Amino acid sequence: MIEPYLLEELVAFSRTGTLAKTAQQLHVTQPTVTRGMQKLEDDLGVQLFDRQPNRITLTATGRHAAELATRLMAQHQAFSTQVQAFDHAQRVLTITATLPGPLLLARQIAQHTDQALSVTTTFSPIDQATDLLTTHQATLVLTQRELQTPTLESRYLGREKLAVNLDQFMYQANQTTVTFAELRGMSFLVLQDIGSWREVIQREIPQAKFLYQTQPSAFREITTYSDFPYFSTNLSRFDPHVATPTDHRVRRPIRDAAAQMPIYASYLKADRQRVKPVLAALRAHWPDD
Amino acid sequence: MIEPYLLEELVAFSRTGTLAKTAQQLHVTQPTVTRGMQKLEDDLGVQLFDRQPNRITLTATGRHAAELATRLMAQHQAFSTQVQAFDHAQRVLTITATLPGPLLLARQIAQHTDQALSVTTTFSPIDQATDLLTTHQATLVLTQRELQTPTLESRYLGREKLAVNLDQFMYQANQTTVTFAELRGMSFLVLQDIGSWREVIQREIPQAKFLYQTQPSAFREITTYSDFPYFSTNLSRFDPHVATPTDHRVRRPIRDAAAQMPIYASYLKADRQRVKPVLAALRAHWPDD
DNA sequence: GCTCGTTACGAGCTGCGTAAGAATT
DNA sequence: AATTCTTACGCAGCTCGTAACGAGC
Repeated sequence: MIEPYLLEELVAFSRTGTLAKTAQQLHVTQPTVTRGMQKLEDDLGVQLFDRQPNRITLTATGRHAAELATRLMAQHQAFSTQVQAFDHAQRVLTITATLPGPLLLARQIAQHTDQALSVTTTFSPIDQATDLLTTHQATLVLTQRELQTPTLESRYLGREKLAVNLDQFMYQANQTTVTFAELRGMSFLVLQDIGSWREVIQREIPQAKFLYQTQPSAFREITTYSDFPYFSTNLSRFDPHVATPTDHRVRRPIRDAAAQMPIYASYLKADRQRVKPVLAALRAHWPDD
Repeated sequence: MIEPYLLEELVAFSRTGTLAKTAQQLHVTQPTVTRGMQKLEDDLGVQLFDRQPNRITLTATGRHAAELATRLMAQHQAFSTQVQAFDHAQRVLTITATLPGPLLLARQIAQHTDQALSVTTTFSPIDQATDLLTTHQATLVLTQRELQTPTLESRYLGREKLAVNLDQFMYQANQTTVTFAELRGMSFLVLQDIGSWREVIQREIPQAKFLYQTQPSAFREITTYSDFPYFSTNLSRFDPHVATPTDHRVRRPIRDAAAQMPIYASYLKADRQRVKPVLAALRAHWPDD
């Protein structure tokens, strides 16, 4: 059985190209690396290096071994973190999402639940959701699509519905709902991290300008002292950073189909029983408007 | 970084259930395993075991860790063998197949080639072909189907064509070719290891009996001293074990479409240049009949 | 009384750093 | 002269086995 430290040295060498730099990178001395690579060749019974008095390079086999070792070391590292993640998941149920809105609702219900619930501070791309669950980094992922694999399942929770907050004197405010088309050409204040909603508004509203704000505090400041319209959803009300106490705007739901996003809860089938009460709570507190 | 010997102990324990049996299986003493599992828990910073004075069992985390460790150790082991296989493949070009016929032809051309060619003695199931190539256990796999992946490609070589060898006085022998339907209800001597041909004849010939022979010597003996029909192909002529010097049977090709099998050579795209002359030789020596 | 798990102690292995040397640029 | 790789030597750390002990069936 090959010792991991030898594989690490091989991987490091394949990147640095010399034993000296490898040693430096691994915080050991050159003789250590020399002996290590000799031992690795000996253990494998294979020539990995071409040696000249002053220069050492990988053979084709050596390059291949380094490639395999890189992957193996990554998995080796993943072992520890996954075990720790699993252990942690035994005690606290971690919720994350691929959109910020559902995360806010989750944070809300976490406060009213006695169970050990943890809600992540940020959301992840949808294509990482499966990985988050299988590696036990999250027990519950709130997604805009169903995830179906042999070990995963998804349940529908509700819809996140987009609305726009318009100055009350704008003519578009003279109706109970608006359409994307009616917002054409306007300038909006938008928070940077709104997930898929960003693609939606950019795609659906023609010739609009979006004034993206990285800091929630800046967003709140500018909304308060300007008349720019901004977006909100039935879930964003739970955001403590964006709540604007004195707002002389009116909230107008957008009635396009693209302004509604179904939200699913995805989890490991093995965790079905554990997440059940959480799903019930999420559905119970889902705002209807 | 977790030491492999600790993971091995964990894997062994998950199978045996006690430290004593684990120690016995690994040829070490009980205290070694005790300390090992303590160190593993310490290194991971996670409780893997429930301990009672006289009994130790895995926690849920422990079971999960053992599961992950099992997979990791398998990959760890695969590392050495794959590096050695790659190194070996640098020097000798190994040919294998998913059918015995092409293997015989390959063995034939290997004798007439100066290059370092090795031909395996047995063939493998088609679903292992991709694995054999990517792990460098074989450089060339002769298959009855094309294999298409980002790293693999296949080239058509020729057809293996089934024929039946009938006693010259049988009425079916009074024609240049026969059909599967005409062989209905007969009894055939068949070698055990004929790959996919077995499914073909069982499916295509109604109510036939197949007298499967494990030993080629028995097959030869019985064919010589009996009148049972047996099968051959345009490639099986290269089989030294089956050649029957005094055969009072006549060879009749089967003209059904199912009696012809296209044969492809599959290999890593990276090996394209290396296999090129071998493919040329295989096509050049492919028998036409 | 037998089996199982844990702890203590000493021995042996092995991987490391230091030091020195040889070859190349 | 500076850099790179290799070899030799002694030490430190770690894993192992032996021995002894405690707890349960």
